[in-house]
Amino acid sequence: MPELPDVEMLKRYFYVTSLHRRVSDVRVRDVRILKGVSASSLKRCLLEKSFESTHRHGKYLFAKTNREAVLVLHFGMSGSLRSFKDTKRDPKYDRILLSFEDGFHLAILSQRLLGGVWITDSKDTFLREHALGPDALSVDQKTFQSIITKTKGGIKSKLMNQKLIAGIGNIYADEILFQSRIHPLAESKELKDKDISRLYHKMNHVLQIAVDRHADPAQFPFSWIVSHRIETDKCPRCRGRISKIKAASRTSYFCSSCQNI
DNA sequence: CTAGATGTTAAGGT
DNA sequence: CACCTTAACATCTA
Repeated sequence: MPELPDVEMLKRYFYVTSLHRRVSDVRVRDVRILKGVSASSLKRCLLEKSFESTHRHGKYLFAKTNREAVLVLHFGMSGSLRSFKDTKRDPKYDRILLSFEDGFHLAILSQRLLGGVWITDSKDTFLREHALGPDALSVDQKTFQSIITKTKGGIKSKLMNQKLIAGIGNIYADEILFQSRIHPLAESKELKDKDISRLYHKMNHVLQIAVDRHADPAQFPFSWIVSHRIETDKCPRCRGRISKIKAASRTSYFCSSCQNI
């Protein structure tokens, strides 16, 4: 689930459930989710503090405390957040449980343990250390253009490379390319300015619509290819057969007659 | 039982 | 050096 639009939803969820209230308990239920921070250090940074702001960059969620520490969350392929009041209802795959003085709890869930939890002094330091590119919804067109044309390689792997542009994963990369009518393996250096311009606008369009529709695929337009990620399905545009290939060792769905650039 | 699944990263190959 | 693919992580589902 968690690509940029999903993490944007999680940011809002964190905001409404967990801001401006004192953390009364921190339980680490599985230390494997912690990256570069010990359970005791995490507790020291969060206990008796409160979160005062949230921020998203790409697929990372940052929650700043009223002290130095910033909590950083990455959800991998199967992570989420769940707020609840009755601890008997503690959900499965709860790896970290934060309790607040208002009696509510926030569980950091991760079924497959692929994401991670960090503590950093500052978001910008963290972004630098992890060499993340600009956020896909904030990057300006000029920067995007130069990122795409500067290095060679297939366009899809480039869109998904978090060090170039942060936030796009396998699903949204397919959608953006479908709407831009560009083949996932197209050599990005070969793309014309007008193709990259279209790609830029479609990237913004797809991500923005996805956020507006609460990152819920059930609410996405039928004309999107996400709803047709099955080999036997038909292209919503030309009614031709959907193709399936491997690109960057991930499954790509696309329409070979519509995406021929 | 096997393969694949929305992510990232290290390692090896071309 | 630049780019590509694969394996690994842990777990569930088709």
